[in-house]
Amino acid sequence: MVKMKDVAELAGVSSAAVSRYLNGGYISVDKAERIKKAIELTGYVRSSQARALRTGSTKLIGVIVPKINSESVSRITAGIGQVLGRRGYQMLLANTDNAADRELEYLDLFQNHPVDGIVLVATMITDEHRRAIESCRVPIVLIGQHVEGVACVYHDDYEAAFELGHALAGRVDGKIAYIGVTEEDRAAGYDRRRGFEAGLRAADNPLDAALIRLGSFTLDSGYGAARELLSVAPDISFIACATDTMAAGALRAIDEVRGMGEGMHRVSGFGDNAFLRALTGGIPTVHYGYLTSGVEATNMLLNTLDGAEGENGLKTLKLGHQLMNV
Amino acid sequence: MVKMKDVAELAGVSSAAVSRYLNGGYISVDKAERIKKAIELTGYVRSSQARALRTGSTKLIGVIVPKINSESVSRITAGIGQVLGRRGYQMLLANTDNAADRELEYLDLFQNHPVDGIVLVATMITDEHRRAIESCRVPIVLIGQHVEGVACVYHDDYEAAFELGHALAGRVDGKIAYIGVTEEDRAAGYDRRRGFEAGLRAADNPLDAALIRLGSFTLDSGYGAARELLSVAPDISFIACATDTMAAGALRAIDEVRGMGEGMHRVSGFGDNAFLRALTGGIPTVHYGYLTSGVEATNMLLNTLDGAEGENGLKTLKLGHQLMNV
DNA sequence: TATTATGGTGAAAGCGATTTCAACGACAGG
DNA sequence: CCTGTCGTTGAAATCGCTTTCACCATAATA
Repeated sequence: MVKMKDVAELAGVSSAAVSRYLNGGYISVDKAERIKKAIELTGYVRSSQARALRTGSTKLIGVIVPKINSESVSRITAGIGQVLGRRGYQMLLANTDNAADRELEYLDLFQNHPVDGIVLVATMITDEHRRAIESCRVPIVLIGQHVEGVACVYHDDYEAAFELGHALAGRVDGKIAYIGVTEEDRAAGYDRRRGFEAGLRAADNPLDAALIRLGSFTLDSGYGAARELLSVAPDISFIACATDTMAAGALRAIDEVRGMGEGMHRVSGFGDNAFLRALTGGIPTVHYGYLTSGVEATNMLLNTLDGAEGENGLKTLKLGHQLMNV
Repeated sequence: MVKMKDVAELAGVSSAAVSRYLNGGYISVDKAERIKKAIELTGYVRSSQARALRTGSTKLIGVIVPKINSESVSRITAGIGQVLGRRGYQMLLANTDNAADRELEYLDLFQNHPVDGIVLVATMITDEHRRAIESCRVPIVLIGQHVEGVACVYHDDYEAAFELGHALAGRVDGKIAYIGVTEEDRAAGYDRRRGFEAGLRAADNPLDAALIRLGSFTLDSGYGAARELLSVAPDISFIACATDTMAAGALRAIDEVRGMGEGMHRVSGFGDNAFLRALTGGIPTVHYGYLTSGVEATNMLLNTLDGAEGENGLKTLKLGHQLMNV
């Protein structure tokens, strides 16, 4: 492994000079020239490990996600990766499989480990989370949840759900049911349900509390909840879901019970999943700029790391949404 | 930042002793006890950067993927992450966005950067790739392609496509068309098309070369190719696709042209996408154990890194497949 | 001429771990 | 009593880079 000293010797300078050359310090043109040649000749690349030890910065960003095989998360990480690549960082990915404790575990691991900053794609935020975040040595940005005093990039789930509910109330005649997710997930659980309820109420078509079920983000859980709803209240005419994935499950359930092709006119979701859009011609749903949220969060984080310090500090950013097919 | 020396002083031993304690070397029980206390008291964690510099190992595995927001890749990375987590490694993710040159770029970056090994989820393998892989300093495992002399975990795309083609030939009456992908992708492009053709031929229903189109893995490209096929040859009765994603696009095209609900009986794909399965009740497709391939590849890689060296060397592993809904 | 700047330079001191190595006390065997 | 093991131990040398710091020319200023 060719090291800096070798390059220095070949170029007839000190390693300090080589280091300066690499980092843009004082160096005369002729020495710069010789160093450049020597580097090409030897194929030298600097050891990021030694550099990290010395400078305390690894150019690594930890990204914690709840589940890697979901379209929304994929799009977010795509956005994150895009910015990281452009700005000379790399992504250390940690997948928690929806286990809150593994989230904390990684938060802990990353702190004492080699990352310069953290992006947390959050589902539930407990007090323990809040504590872990506050005591975090490195800057951290949340995606998907709004937490006071923490840098976040998020969507206005309440407002979006309100609009969706309001629009659907006018369009659907008959009973509307709702399949949500755990309220521990403030954004997708609490805000969406509350917003949806408020939207329906505002249109004088309040949601019957008996027609609310809880899923667990998966397609199968949406299917199960919908089957149950349909058997309990066969006269339901619409099932709104907190995620497109669960909506796909509900759709299948309706198809099974009411006949193929019925489902796609009787469900709504959140997230504007591409498959669902193509296969159904588009159910009512909310489009979020997931890629954008990854991009924005990462830029925010990197700005505080590289940047003019206080200039582009960590802050809170609410992104817009778009109702689809209503 | 509390360092090893601090712990050592507090425990009244040398830092060498602390290091040995941490790494399981010679240490007397009473000193071990004191060190343990001191570590708890100070909340010491060792600097992975210093450790990496000294030992030359970072416990990081580079994972290169063509596109992060695709179900197959998600499942593969889920499998990789699972094993890495269990065995004390972390995943450095690099997304190439289907650009072969960025693949090479990352291969290069990772070599001189801080990874102990590489998993490459491969699409096309050019000569340049082969060269880069050979000259790679760290062990590397390929997923998804079979390359001579390189450790790979892959599926038998030819055989799977053959079986699918053979089964469909018996089931479908009328013209069958095919939407493939670039043959630079040996597995998904060349092998699947060849296998499918051979399967049809074996059932005495050869594929008309005029009814073959090329997509680019995306839903939209599948849609476009199918629209074109349908307008050129309106009497087509079935469109087989090289991926489920493109099949979803083709399905939509058929629905548009022939009426809603027609598509799902007239397309096949590869990959057994969960959404597609749920929303259509299941089109003919091939199920691959993507998660398993991630698991197997990673175990293979880590075995050569940690392991009894030659014992569990890098090798080639062909995984099985399963025809669905035929 | 005497004095500052100014642009460059290399020796050397870390960064925080791991690992070699010589040495030590205790104890067994000859 | 001498010698050889055995289990432990800490001092010190690295790992490869960055970054002070003291210093040296040479050019500019007084």
